[in-house]
Amino acid sequence: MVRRPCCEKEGMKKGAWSAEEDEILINYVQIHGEGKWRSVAHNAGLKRCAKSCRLRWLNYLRPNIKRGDITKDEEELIIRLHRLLGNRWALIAGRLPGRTDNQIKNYWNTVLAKKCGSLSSQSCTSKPSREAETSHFRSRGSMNGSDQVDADQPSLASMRGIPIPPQNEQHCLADKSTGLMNSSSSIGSQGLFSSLLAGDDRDEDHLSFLMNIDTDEDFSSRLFPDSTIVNEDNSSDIFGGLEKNNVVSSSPSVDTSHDQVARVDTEVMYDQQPSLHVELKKLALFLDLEDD
DNA sequence: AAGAAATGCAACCGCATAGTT
DNA sequence: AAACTATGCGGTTGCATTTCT
Repeated sequence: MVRRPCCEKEGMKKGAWSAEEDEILINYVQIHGEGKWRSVAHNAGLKRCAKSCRLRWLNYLRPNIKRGDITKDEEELIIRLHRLLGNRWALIAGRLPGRTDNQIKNYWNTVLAKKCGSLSSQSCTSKPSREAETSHFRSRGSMNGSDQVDADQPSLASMRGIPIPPQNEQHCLADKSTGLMNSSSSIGSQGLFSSLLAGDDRDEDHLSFLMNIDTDEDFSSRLFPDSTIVNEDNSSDIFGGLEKNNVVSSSPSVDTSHDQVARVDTEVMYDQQPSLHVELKKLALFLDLEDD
């Protein structure tokens, strides 16, 4: 298959976006909704490629983007999720409402990589190759093909760092997790832990387990039994629908009216920092169980 | 005060893959 | 089934800003 360039280079503007361009893009998306980025670029009269428009929207212009410093809770969560997921920034971002994958990726590459390097014997260094990976991140511009080997295999390479319980403790672990491993989720305790233990391609099962948190109502209600937040579609997730607009679940065909409702919800939720705090704590707690 | 070095972050690039024709 | 398109993702780069000497 011959690959065409992602966007026509001629006449396309590159570099920082101006306020005018931002305004045009915001107005267009507000009227027509997200998605169809090629037509956005074309119809809105922006001299930007579709990718550029999408990126600008997702990483900067979306109304529910949370700017400002990463909180302690968020930081802890990022570290834990990174241990579980590796460099799956979009997945990690999906668990941090209002944060973009780019934000988290940047934060990791700058702040956390450094921290983890200095705390070599602590939590974030369960990964044997952490030091090497950290220095890899820090060595800007020195990247070459061979350096990239580990970074190119996030799922397998990083999964190797997951603390793995001894075989005979598996069932205890499942029990400790408030029975959640016995949930009706398609991935039961056996599947999850065997995939963790195997360290082979079945890692994907383990990842889908995490992804299923979003959609498996039964699972999440077990995980957070006292959570009262329920999505419009009646399925609760960890952040109670905060991610309606977020990376993981975003869909080009999302109904814009729903979108706006979700946006309002989101803005309200962000004002309720305590409840967000509680949810973050809950997820951290869950991750603690996994650590044990 | 000025130049160098380090840092932070927005944006770009290429690849993968789901969806469509 | 194959070809093609659109979108999403992770890695990388460029540049503005900040800190250090």
